[in-house]
Amino acid sequence: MKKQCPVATTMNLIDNKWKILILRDILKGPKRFGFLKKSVVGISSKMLSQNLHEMERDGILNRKVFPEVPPHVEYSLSPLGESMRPIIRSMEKWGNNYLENVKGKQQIKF
Amino acid sequence: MKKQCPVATTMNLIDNKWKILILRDILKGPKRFGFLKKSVVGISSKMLSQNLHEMERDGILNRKVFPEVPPHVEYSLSPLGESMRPIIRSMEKWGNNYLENVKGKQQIKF
DNA sequence: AACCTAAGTTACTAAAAAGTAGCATTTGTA
DNA sequence: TACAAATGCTACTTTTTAGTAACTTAGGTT
Repeated sequence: MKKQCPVATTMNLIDNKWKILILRDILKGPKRFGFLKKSVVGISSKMLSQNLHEMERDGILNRKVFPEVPPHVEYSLSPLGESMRPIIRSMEKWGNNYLENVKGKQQIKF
Repeated sequence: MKKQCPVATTMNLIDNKWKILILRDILKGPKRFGFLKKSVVGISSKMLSQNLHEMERDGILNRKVFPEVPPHVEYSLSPLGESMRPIIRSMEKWGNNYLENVKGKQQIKF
């Protein structure tokens, strides 16, 4: 069997924008469904639910259900998820630099 | 206007797997269409062409056409593209660690 | 008795993304 | 004569993804 590309491997686990943004939020601490729904601008319940389940399945997130009514569910990082912090951090740095130094200082619109 | 999220900003420019993998290759040096077609496993001509044009439009890549027959086109990094190196690098590191330490040592399949 | 809450699920539909095949270019070679 | 080379583009179809609306649960509040 041939060796797999590490970059492609990473992309197989965080393969869409929503997962990155969910990760961005949960890296700051455990979060509830409702919080993420508001924080991840534009995501629908369905997409949020779906991505959270996939990330749990892939071992990136932990899901803790509090047996209460109304429901209370908390999502937190697993060690594997925590190990993705440098990836998100590098994106954050790049985005900050872009917003400060590139966007708006060029004529082409973003 | 409200401040934008730097992580979301980054994701708006490299919003799919193909762009990441194209970037991975061109970070090693300028590449031709045909090379990328073989290297980015699974990509179609259409997708490759489309993503290359988007990346050029967004200022990440430079496109240089050599007026020859058969056509010769070379894609290289702009300074903005070059500045994404740490992002790809962090993904590469994470992927390597995952392949070595996680995948295969757990029962759930990948 | 009816409504509210949080966290979803389900079914249905609409939209976006991607696959496929065929075509074009133009010079050189078999 | 006809084919090959490299780099796409176009039109058409299929597949995948995502949006929307309705529904559920069960205890607490008006």
